[in-house]
Parts: sequence; C-alpha cells; structure tokens
Amino acid sequence: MTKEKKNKPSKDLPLGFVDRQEKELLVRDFIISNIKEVMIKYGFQYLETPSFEYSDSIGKFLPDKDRPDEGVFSFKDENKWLSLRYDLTAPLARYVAKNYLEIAKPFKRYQLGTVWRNEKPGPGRFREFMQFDADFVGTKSLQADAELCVMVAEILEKCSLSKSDYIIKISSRKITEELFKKLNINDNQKKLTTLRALDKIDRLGWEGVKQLLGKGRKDKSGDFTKGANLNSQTIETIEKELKKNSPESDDLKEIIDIFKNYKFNNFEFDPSIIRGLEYYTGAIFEVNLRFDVKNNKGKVIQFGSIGGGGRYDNLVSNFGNYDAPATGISIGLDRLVYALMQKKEFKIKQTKPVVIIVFDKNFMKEYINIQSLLREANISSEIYPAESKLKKQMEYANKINSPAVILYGEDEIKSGKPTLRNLSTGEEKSIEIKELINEIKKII
RNA sequence: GCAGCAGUAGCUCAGUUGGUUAGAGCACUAGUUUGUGGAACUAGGGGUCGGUGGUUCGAAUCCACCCUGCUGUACCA
Repeated sequence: MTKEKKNKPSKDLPLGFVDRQEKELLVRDFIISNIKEVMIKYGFQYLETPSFEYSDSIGKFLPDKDRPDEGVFSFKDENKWLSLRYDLTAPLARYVAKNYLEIAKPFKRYQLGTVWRNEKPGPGRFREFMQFDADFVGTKSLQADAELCVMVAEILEKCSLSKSDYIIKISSRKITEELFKKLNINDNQKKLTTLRALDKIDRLGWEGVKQLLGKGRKDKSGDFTKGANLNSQTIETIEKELKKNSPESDDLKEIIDIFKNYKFNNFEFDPSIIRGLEYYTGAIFEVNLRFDVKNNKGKVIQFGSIGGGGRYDNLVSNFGNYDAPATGISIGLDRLVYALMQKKEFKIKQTKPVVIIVFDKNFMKEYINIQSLLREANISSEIYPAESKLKKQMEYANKINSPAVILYGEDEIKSGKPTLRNLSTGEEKSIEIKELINEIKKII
C-alpha cells in the first residue's frame, strides 16, 4: 500500500497465465506420484525434452494445416524460428526420428511437462499448463491402444475417482473416413468443417450440429457461425450413421475385445469424438468427467475433456527416414486438478509446522534444542521467525493453520516442562521434554 | 478472432434524473488484555471510482475510443 503510484510496474499477469498456490500444487503432486507409479508398473520410460523446439520440428506437422502458425508462442533467434512446445507428442516424434537407431522399438515413453498454447483461456484452461503424455512408438498392435486406455483409467482411479466419475470414449478416424467416401465428400475444406461440427455434439446436441452441417448457426450472444453447406439428405445420412451405437470398424472391434481381456468396461463408443483433425489415423480416445464442474461463482460450466489421444501412424515418418506407427494418450493435469478439488470428498493433507514461541531471545538455545528434537522425529516445526509479542505469534500460528504451539518461557524453563497448546481445541498441557514428541504426534 | 455483459478499497458489493470531503461488510493495523490465536468492542490505515479524451460551472454517474475480466462462440495439437 504505497502512496507513490506512478510508473510502478504492473502486478497483473499476462492473459492466461496464473500463479499456482500450494493447495493446488499438492493436488498436482498427488496426481503426478500416482502417474509415476502406474507408469513404472506398465513399463514406460521417463523422458524429458526441452520447452523450445525449432518451429519446423513441431510446427510443420501441425495437425491443423489451416492455420499452421497460430496457437503457438514463437520468436526468431538468429534467423531460426523457435516455438514453445504446444504438446508433448510432437517433440516425441522429433525425438524418435532423431534417435531412431538407438532406441528399442516399440518405444514406450512417458513425459510430464509444461506446454504453452497461444489461444483463449477458459475456466480451468490456461495458456501455460502441465500435461502428462504416454505413447507407444513403433507398433501397429492395437494392444497398445487398448492398454493406454486401461492405464489412464487406473491412474484416474488411483486419484480417487470412481467409475461413475469418468468415462473413456472411443471412436476411430476410419469411421468418418468411410462415411466421407460413402457420401462422396472429397473436398478437404468440407471434410474439416464437417468434422469440426461433429465435434460439438456434446455441447450443442444434434440440433446445433445439423445447423452447422447446413447453413450455419447463431449462438446465444447472437454471433453467427458459417456451416458446411451440406444438403439435407447428406446431413440425415450422417446423423443416422453416427447414431449407431456399436462400432463398425475393425480396429475398434479388436480394441473392445482386448478391453474384455482386461475386464475394462468403463468406456463407451462415441462416433462424435473427433480430436486432432489431420493428425490421427485410427483409433481415437477422449477422457471425460461425468460430474459437474463449477467456476468460482458456483456456476456449472462447460468443462470439456481432461484428456485424449489416439493413433498417429504418420507423425514420425514425416521427418523422413523412418516409418514408426504410434499411438498415445495425454491428460491435462491442471484441468484434472481443477476438477478434483471440487469433489467434496477429496482432501489432501497439508503438513503445517508446529510453532515454537519465542519469549526472549536469551532462551534461543532452549528453542533450538526443542526444534532439533522435533526435526529428528521428522516433525515439521519452526521457531517463530521474528521478534514479536506473544499475541502476534499466536495469531501467526493460527493463520498458517499450525496444529500446535510450544510455549517455553521463564516459568516453564524453571520447571523444565514446556507447555503444548493444541490450536484446534485450545487445550494446553505441561509436558516433560522427552514426552513432547509423543504428545505432538497425537495432535498432528 | 467474433458477440453479449461487466470493471468503485486486498475481497464481495452499495452508490446515476450529474452537485460539498465516495460508502458498507469482510480482511488489514493498533488497542481493550505488557504470557496466549479463532469471539466481541473501540480507534485507524487503505480509493486519482479500469485508462485516455470529450460534454459541463461541476463527472464514479453522460458521450467516444482503448484496456482488462466474465460468459457464449470460433479455433483447439
């Protein structure tokens, strides 16, 4: 609260960037530790690639060739364009192409890392966020695709979600490709617009999607979106085909068979999921939550999926020499954190220090002795880090949610028995120093 | 990007037919209690009313433009 206001630097953060506080980070750590456990169990290798890549290496093969330069943060360095990675799959393809001869195939790797996207942020959706990504590179086996889904389900359940909290939706790019062939839709632009429209079924329903397949649609705010201009007969065929609730593509049938072997049934065939437009070549997955997610005003919002993936058999071969069919899946960690924190039953224990009150600097030796005992017992503690009145120190302990304070002033030192105050009950006890650890353990 | 709505204290908000010095609750600071937090009471600090320009004797209030946020929509690897 300074008076001088002119020419001060801004305290605001760039659009879509956020400070993340302990409460949130602990949930994220919890998720990450579950991920690592599962990944080790499934035999995946841990990899890290840099935040920046040459734009060519990750940009040239952007799935959406419509706007190849949009959506990423880039800058020019010595005449070469660099971009912050926008996902972990493109760098993986680059890594595999670079190290192809040395790595064992199929290459199973997982990665955790921050990615950046230059697009409009939404609730639980930022321009900088953390992704988890696991892939099989160098195999066409659908066992890999199936296993990825089973594995993600295991991770989610380890994170305390129940089967009714999430569902993995599956489809295949082959279904829409067949459909386009059948309907004689060859124009690439038309295909894209059609796929984009179909991608919105969960949000807009068939009514909205049919408008987008036809002339176009006006949204709530009155804004108008142009449609794919398909004729009504074509639209009806599409609707009829996609409303079938069992898959008619061989790859999906096989994957579902493998699911049975794993006794995994928390999935659903949904031909309306689309994902990356020019990227996937076969099966596609999407991980959706089935409970309501609210914004900070308590309003239920359109949350979308927390992850997804699919088979991309051409991504590595784009680099030239090697043909490496691949399949992968990723989870947006921060979105999962955002959703998880809203589940009432979900609680993460935060360890807060026991505060040792300072009555007089001259007693510091005694305080350090007590603190050493606590540290040996692995109990989080701190000697109040300033000179202050007792009341201030108590207020501090209360505010940081400390479980207890240790009072060791002149009176206590005389008797050699500190007072332990439980801050949630207010109860105070005079205790022998050697009993201190046991008493504190009862409280925390 | 497009569209709608909104921006007043750290937070949530009140305050417009334009009129002295802009308010409340919570939070913060100090005290009532010089060895005791979460309750109460008392006092206090904190705002160029998102920004710039305009209309006016006079603007938080009216107008224009800009910025930021929310929501929808587009795009979404």
